[in-house]
Amino acid sequence: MGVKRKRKVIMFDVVGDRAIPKLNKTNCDVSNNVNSLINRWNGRAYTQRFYDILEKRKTLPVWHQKEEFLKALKDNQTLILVGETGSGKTTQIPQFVLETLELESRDKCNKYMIACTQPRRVAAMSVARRVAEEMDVNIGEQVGYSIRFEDCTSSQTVLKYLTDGMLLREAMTDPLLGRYNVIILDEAHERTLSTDVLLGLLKEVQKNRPDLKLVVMSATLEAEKFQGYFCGAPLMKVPGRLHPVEIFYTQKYEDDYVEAAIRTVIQIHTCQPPGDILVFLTGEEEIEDACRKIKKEIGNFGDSVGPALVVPLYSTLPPAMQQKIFDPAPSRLMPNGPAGRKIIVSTNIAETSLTIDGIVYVIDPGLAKRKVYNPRTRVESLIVSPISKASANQRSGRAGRTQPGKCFRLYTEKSFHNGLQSETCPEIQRSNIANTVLTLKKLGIDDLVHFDFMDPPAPETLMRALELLNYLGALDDEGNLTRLGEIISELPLEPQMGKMLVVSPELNCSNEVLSICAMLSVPNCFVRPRKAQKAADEAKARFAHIDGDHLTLLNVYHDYKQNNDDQSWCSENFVNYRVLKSADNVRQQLACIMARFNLKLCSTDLNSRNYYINIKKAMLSGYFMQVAHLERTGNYLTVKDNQVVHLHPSSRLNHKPEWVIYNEHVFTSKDFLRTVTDVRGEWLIDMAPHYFDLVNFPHCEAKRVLEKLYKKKERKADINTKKLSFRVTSGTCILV
DNA sequence: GAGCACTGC
Repeated sequence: MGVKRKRKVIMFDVVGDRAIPKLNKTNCDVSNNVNSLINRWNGRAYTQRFYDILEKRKTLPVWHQKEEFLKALKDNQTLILVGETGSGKTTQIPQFVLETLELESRDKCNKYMIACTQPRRVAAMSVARRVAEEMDVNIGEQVGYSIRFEDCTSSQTVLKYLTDGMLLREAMTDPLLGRYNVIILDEAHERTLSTDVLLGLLKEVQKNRPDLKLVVMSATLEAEKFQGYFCGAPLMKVPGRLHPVEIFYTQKYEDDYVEAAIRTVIQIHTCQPPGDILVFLTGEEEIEDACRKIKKEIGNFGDSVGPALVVPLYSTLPPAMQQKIFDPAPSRLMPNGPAGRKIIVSTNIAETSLTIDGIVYVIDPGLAKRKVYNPRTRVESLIVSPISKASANQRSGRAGRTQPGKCFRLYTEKSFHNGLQSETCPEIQRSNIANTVLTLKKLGIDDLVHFDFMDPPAPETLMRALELLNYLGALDDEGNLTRLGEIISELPLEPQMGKMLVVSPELNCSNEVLSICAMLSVPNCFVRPRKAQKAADEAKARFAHIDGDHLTLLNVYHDYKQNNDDQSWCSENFVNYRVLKSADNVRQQLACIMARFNLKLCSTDLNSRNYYINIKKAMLSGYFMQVAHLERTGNYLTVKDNQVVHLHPSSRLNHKPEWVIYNEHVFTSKDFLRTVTDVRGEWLIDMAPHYFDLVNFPHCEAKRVLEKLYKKKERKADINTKKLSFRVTSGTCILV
């Protein structure tokens, strides 16, 4: 038999890749006959592993509804599928679809492709790997994935997992997404900005492409809302495979939720059977604090309780520390002593992004930090706020992955039913959407006011976005995309930053501005370990540029490159190596896009007094709407909307210049400007006279200063014209 | 003299 297999392989190899799908029609369909020996995708004999996995796949809940699903897909253009955790939808549904497409196209030899979107890169990558394994093919061949910085697909790829943002990018060059026959939007209930834009876009595209099938997959009952949105598309429910989780509520409202959470941890650890604990808190400081207290309290019990491994978990934790959540619980201290337990104290990251097996107890105070955008003040803030019922259920589900579990909700049952929203407010209603608007314009959506969003953004947010894009020159007064806007829309940057990058070659500083853009696109690169805060601050001071934080970032990048991207140089200087490496990645990607638009890379002579002036002018060309003025009172006021703001203490800019531009205005304990640079008033009216036009300008010191600057500029212009006319009339100078 | 929920292009 082994010999026979080999022969077949040889035969297919000679024929070549292209012909394989056609030749394979001689093989039996895997789903109908598991005994077929040859993999139709690559003509190779199936490995034993394939059969082993196949047996497991068949036990997934979604397999029982395979025929039902395929029939519904055949009869409808759009299908909604609700499948809870463990249903197998993400790995199996795309394979079911693939099987039908392959059957349909066997004789016609058509090319076809399926896309399956994921909100996160890691998921796109790991699910693609898993499915390639299940299909017994090499990753990147028939099954691949596409995420930023990494395209793992080939001409043979028929099933592609990709991030939702990546599919949006593809739509920018291929508005009808012509290469796909079926698009599957997974985790649609998370309602990320990109998913919401895709929902609206695909609904639109389907009108022009009746052949394009869409499967919207969701884990919650919000699916019924999707059903309404897609005009009654059929809804299929697939059961999940979780163990039952018992829910407990508190009798009364707990006002100190951290204290209540710690108390609950101790109670579980001292009184409940073995099993790990997952606690949800809101932020880094709170989590570190709680971990210390839990360790201390458990320590007080001595040997009467089991040993505990207490680990924090949040996104900015270094990966090596994050790995600790997968360490096994400590073993008993004595043969008959109490069992050890792992206690994980985490942010929302454990709600969706990371799954940890072995959790039996979940403690949920019902809160999370969430981003909120106020279009009136244009400020994004992080606010601790109640989670939704959907989130609460997701959290409790984390207790039932490996065995029946318990979830302790630190709020009353009444407040769960009456106080919590059923679903989390979609991101599009909580964010600045300038970038989204630009993307939609590029996708050919002209009328945004009437665009069919599932949940439209607030009108004022839309207005703010259009206003910003118009001031930047990305949209004309009719709201049409300009050539500049087109270029900016292709850059994976916020529009202000895109503008400063596009303008930078004209100011002869695109190399430097490109580096600054890259540094602003990655997380904070400065490391400040609790045990070496002073040394870290001193290291940071060595990079400091007197004119501000943007130029400090440029210094860091330059030093990093001058030291040959050296990892030990990074740790000696308290900068994060991974972050700088990814800045380098971003820089390369941006440079490629610039080359496509013939934007040249150039620098002003480092010794020229214009070296930094040009860079700052380029920054102003994009960020002229983010300027603050120092009043005589000693406070900074944002220009035009006159909000009192403070320079963030992390800023190295300590001489309080009269005018500053800032990258971010955030509200935390105060109104802070983060990443700030010194600029000159004259440049404001030079770089953005249309914005600083003084008509409709609110009365404030900034206005009076600008008035003086305008007058000075006029006088200068007068003198120049006089000089000019004198010269011309005297004939000493000929204007050519 | 303060902080950084989480993603994504």
